[in-house]
Amino acid sequence: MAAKQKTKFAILGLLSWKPMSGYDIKKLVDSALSHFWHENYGQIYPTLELLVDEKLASKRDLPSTGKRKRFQYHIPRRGRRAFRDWLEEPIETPVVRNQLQLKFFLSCDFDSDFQAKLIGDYRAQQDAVLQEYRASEAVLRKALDEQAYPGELDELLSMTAKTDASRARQCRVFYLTLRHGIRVIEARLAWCDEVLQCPIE
Amino acid sequence: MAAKQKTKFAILGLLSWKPMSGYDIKKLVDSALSHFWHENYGQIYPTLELLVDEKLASKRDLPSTGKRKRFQYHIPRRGRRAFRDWLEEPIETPVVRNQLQLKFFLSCDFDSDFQAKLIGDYRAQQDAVLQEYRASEAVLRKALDEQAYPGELDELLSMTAKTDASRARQCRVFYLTLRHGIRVIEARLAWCDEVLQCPIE
DNA sequence: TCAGACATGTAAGTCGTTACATGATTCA
DNA sequence: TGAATCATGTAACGACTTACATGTCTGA
Repeated sequence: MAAKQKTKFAILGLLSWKPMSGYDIKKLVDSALSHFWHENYGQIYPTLELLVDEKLASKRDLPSTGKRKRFQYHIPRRGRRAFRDWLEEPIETPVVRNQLQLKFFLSCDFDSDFQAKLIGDYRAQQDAVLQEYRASEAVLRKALDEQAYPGELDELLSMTAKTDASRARQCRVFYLTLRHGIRVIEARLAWCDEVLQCPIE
Repeated sequence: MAAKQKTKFAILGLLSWKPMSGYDIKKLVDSALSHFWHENYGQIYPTLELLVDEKLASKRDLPSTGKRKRFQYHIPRRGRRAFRDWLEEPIETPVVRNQLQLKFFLSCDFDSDFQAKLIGDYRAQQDAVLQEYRASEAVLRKALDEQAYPGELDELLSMTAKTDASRARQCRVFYLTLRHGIRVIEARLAWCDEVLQCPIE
């Protein structure tokens, strides 16, 4: 039993911050969690129904002008408790499947140009991601130092933060998860350089 | 079409080194690729059948003393070409789902002790893995420097390497994939320290 | 008026894990 | 003789992706 249900608890956790619609959840994950998480509608909507069935969330109609229904999901104490319990469970060690490493490993009997290109392409792609992360990092660093959240960032934080204090805390974790992404990418880049500098003799 | 079929090409690649049985494949993946790859029997045996159906591999009986059948899979030119084609395809960017980051992110409104424990536990667990990796690294480093492959390592390499030259190359990629694992774990540990050193003010 | 964002959902299919079932061989 | 390892498979389930279907609202 239990096993996965990653989506279930990810959604529950987001709802514990603020009531949201399925669409909100998707938007939030894509904009703020994309460097370490993702969800798609095919999971989100059925999972929301599941949460309602299990009485871990409640569905409320939002007033809508037209005929199109809009819903918002709230999380009652029961759901909050379930979320807390999940948080305290030990994290399962993720099953790794690194395609680059696999290709690198399997191509060792090929000409060394092949491996060099493989690593070179990967390096370039990772470096591009790093530039993006660094840009976000700078914005967040500044916001944390000055305790002011300009434009886009404020919009993002207002999706989840209820109070000023939680806004500051969320900004901090947001920054720190980005730091994690940056460190891991830097490690990958350093590895690429190590490989490229010591080719097959 | 195409899409995934990770298992298919992983197996094809291993077979391109040396003919193997399903059991051999499992053993090899578990012992040498486990820091970046995994497979289970439920995937391996059906995938081997699939490869045979597609004429990318051929199944041969191994002489067995009893009634229990044993098989070995060989890879013909057609399979080798398919593998090469796959190697040259651009690598798909993996979909990340990092449970630790998720929990860390979602728990930001909890007391800071909770986050400290979360990160502390994770750090300890990652550190334990690092120690293992470092031990293997030392063995491989020595083998590479001295071009001698003692005991266990020789056994491992003999599963896949046909010639002395390929043995050396495989030892090198083996070492380098481990280096990757080590660098990534070190990045994670450094991140943990960063988080633990700058708690919520 | 038309593109793009808002908004909710379903169906089909693939991928992957887990548990089970079976039996042989080897070695202490 | 019994445990561990060798060895091959299947069935059921669960997780996840992709594509589709449908319709609204807002602003240029």
